[in-house]
Amino acid sequence: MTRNPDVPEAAVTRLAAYLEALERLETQEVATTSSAEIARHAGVNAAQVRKDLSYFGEFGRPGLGYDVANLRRSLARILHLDREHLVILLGSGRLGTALLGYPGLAQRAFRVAGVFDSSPRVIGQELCGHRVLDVRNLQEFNREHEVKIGIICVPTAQAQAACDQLVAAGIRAILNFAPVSLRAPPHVLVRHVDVTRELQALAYYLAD
Amino acid sequence: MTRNPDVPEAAVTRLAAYLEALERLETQEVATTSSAEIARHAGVNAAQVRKDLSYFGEFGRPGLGYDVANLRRSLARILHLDREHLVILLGSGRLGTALLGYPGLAQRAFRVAGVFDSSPRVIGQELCGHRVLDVRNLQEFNREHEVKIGIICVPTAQAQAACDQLVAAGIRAILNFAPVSLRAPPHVLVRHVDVTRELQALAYYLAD
DNA sequence: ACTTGTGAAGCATTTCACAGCC
DNA sequence: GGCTGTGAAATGCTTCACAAGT
Repeated sequence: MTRNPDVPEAAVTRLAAYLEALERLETQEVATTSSAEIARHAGVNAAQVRKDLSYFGEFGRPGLGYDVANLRRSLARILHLDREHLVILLGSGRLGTALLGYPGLAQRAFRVAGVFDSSPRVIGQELCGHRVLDVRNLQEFNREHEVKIGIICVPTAQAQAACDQLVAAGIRAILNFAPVSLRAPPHVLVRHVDVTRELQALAYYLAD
Repeated sequence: MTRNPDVPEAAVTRLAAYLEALERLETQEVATTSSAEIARHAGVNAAQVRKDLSYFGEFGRPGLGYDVANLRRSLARILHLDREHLVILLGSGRLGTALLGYPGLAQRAFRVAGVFDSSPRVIGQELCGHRVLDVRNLQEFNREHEVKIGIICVPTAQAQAACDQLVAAGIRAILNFAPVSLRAPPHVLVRHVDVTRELQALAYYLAD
């Protein structure tokens, strides 16, 4: 899953957190900031912020700190958020619908190119401005659109099949919401967001 | 956030993944398994599985492996999933609704004790069998119910306030879906599930 | 005086490798 | 022969601490 072995994967994820912090600072019209302030916003150590940034270049000036707007732009560029990313949604149930309507996606330049499902009950229906398409047309669809990112919101039992279909359609990265570990070829990145797993971990620490 | 310093937090989260794997094996009527097989299901190293389990006891027998049903029960007990956990949902938007209707919660013995919102437009409405309550009644509600786990599904701008309200109501663990790092006292566990952060990390690895 | 960028130290986690048991 | 459980090695990540810059 890790591609650039020099940059810890955790550092990349934190970069997104720093970006959020910078956006907040920018709306508060803060022009200049420090690693300590970013760290406070992101809930990490200040040295961690500097180290993470150092993987990608030098963005600050000793004694002065960082220019908020500049650093925000730099981080956005590093994360490739300076251009739009198309995503394909697999599964139009409650979670898929929630994501479709989630403004956070568009705010970060992620645009849903297509919504797919396998159930005849929903195929063809309109959902948040998207016609739900038949998953059997996924490969054909993506020959034209060349979407790189797929999001799996199907029930557990169908998640691996959904993954295989995305891979066959040429997808390069998958965000999986189903509570199963997926098997995918090594050239396909898979990230797993598992609500139940998180809750179960919380429950562990709640011994009475 | 880590409470038992001897057990890595990542190990606890993986335990939940092993539990999923064991449940799948059990439905396939597999009686006995090995660390290698569990590892394959969970997408980790076999030594990792054995090491993780060793933090909590000895569950297998050399040369034979693990009894699936037994190990599943043991893991469920370790994660305190042998009893029901009440949760409070803050925010009845699309994401909150999706969670309310998500069968995975009930399957893992998490039961929604109450749904709260601050918008007069939704307070009092019925949602998946739950009446949406006024967040101003949260403390009073929890004096009676003593729920330990809160889930934040409110918009970013209100997330910190929601967190503060949960803390004031005596919540001990929070699962946060808003894309902000929350500040909470050290006795309150916070876990962060951030869809946009995950997508942004994926985008980083998708350089063309 | 204050803050960055970074080598080096410190700490944590993962993986190896094998003794011991089935 | 096969598999677990676990010290020890290897790896990876985070934090420290300070030289250098403003």
